[in-house]
Amino acid sequence: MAARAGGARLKDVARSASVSVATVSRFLNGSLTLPSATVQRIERAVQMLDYRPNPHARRLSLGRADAIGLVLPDIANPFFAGLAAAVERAADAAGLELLLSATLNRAERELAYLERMRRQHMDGLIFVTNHGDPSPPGALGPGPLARAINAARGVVLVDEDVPGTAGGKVFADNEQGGELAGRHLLRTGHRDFAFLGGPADLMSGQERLAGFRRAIAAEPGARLLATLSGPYGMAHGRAAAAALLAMQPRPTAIFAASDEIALGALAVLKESGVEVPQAMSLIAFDDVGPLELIDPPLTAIRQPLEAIGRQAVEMLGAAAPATIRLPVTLTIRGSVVPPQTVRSATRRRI
Amino acid sequence: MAARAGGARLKDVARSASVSVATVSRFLNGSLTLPSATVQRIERAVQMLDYRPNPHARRLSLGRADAIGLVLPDIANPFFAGLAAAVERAADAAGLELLLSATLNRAERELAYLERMRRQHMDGLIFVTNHGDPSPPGALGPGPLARAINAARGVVLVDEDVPGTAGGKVFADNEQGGELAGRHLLRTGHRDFAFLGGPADLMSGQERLAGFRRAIAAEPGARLLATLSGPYGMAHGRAAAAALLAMQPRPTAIFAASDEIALGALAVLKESGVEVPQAMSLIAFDDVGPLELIDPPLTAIRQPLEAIGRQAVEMLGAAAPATIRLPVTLTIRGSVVPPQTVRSATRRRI
DNA sequence: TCGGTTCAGTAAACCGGTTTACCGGATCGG
DNA sequence: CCGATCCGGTAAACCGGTTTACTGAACCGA
Repeated sequence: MAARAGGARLKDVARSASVSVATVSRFLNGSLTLPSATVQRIERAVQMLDYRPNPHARRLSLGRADAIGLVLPDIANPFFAGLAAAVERAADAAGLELLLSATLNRAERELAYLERMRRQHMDGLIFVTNHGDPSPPGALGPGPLARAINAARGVVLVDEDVPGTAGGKVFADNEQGGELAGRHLLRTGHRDFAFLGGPADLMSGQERLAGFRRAIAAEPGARLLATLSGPYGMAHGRAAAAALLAMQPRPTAIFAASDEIALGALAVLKESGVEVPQAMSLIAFDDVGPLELIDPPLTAIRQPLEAIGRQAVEMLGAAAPATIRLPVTLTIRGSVVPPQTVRSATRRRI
Repeated sequence: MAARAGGARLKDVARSASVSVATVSRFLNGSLTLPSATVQRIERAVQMLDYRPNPHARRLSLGRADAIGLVLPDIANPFFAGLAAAVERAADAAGLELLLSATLNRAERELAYLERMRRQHMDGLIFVTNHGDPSPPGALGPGPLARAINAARGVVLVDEDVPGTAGGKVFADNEQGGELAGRHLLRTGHRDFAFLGGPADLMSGQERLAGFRRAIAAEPGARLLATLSGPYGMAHGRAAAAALLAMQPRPTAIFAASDEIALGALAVLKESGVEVPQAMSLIAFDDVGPLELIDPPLTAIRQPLEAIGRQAVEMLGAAAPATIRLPVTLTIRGSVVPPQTVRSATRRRI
């Protein structure tokens, strides 16, 4: 009667209901239908003893954890935080627990987590990384990270690709985003552009640039004056903006491959007395920070975080791995206005 | 030799090393020292079979999960995201896995997670909530949330208290923060204040107000013209700022109980043509968003997130529950300047 | 009345570790 | 030369579920 330390076990319920453990287990899992008298005895026993199954025993027996892992570079980063929130919601809806790990982009941590996944019996791993995966000098084929990802089964890559991996992948449609950004700037009247990209070896930035290029190429007279690669952070935005200011001719619009890069660039522009958007238009990518609070409110390409998280979780359950690209959208705020070139400034008022 | 689907078991290692499973287990866990010949056989077997222990079996056997839970209202919120990052780091350093759950501040979800914790054999739960816990009408004593927290053992409350709970608690020193904010504003020359608090029934806001009041009371002539409670969000900041603008006399400085409230207030002030900081000084609490990017960069009281996360994890291991308050700090940026009285305003236009 | 179904339920193996209690042989002290 | 101690292990119970294979009884149709 007295519950043991640690709670009642199935055995206790069975005894209290005067049936066997098998009966209780099968009944509770719905694999056995019983006459109502027995049902009542069992249910009373469960109630009285406040029984709940031991998850570890359950997992051991079932060989399945009903839990998934989420590995990302940094939870404190708003983009990843938003992604984590979306994944958490989707996991919760699917009845899965969520194990969270941050790698700080350090390869040895990533490998350690993958290794853990390999048998640690999470049922799947959503993996976000943020840096390249070069093969060691002299080695051929995929890099160590790609190998580890392939070795661990049930890994879904999100946001950023790792070349040479075979599993499921969920990305934003970066190229479409780049094109969207380019077209918006072109439509607004700009012709001279700069692209402030992410790390040169990452797919996301390359694709955003490709889309941007495609939009620009479609417009005669439009040109991309500069593309500056660097980390997805404010520091790179600052440095790149400083470089742009020294250029001649100077672009009239900047497409930044992340919110942070845009914010860094914006800070330098302001400090240098270049008014945004009057003297320089600016469009960002991601749109997760409270960009509407910035002065000026930043126009940006928005990643569909909620959908990305949902799809990633869904894909963990799927049989055949696939690559999904989710459409991004343009959020127009106040950081893009027509350029004030010397000529057009005169013509504009006709 | 061929590894079974699912990987080698202890039994396989034992067979391969020609010893018993008990020997391997005890050796691997360091509870048995062996002559080097045996050690080598075991280590070779482990290596060859790529053995790693099944964590569920381990947890079942040990009755311990080496995992902790983190429950918070919303991971996408920068404050909680920062807290999560700190907790994750501390957990990782302690060799603990981290289970993440978001409640969206809904009581039934909180209760569900606590219920899960109750036996779900995480070794502990770090619990952050953000709303009151009123007793149901007619009932006495602690509210349902407090009861559930007390029923689940091993819960550490972080950031916000739940009245009537007995376990460990880790909070920022809110009162000190309020006082710090007040003193900074007083030192800068302000005498007429408004406090934009959080929800009236939450400890954090009450304490911040209490400290603020204490600072003000210590200065003759200083007065708190208004305290406006509301949710910790931008909407409340906006509404409260609008109300302040209608006041006569109007305060010259605002202490907002969160970053978001401050940002909401700032937005309305700007829209209304009230220049910050010239016409209205503003100081925030939390200091997690990129407040230096706001225009003007916001002066704020900073919560020691890293330390809070570390202490919370540490307290889970501790025997006796305690309440810890961690000191906050003042980060001076650009949103607090001396007040422009009517006189000085007229003089300005000479 | 008898063979076949269905009903209600059970015994026992199994998941893969950890740990207690113990054991046989070698060594050592007296 | 004998008992004690140490060394190098092992057998088996246990953690708490799930599931397969099976059984005894009742019922049903012919």
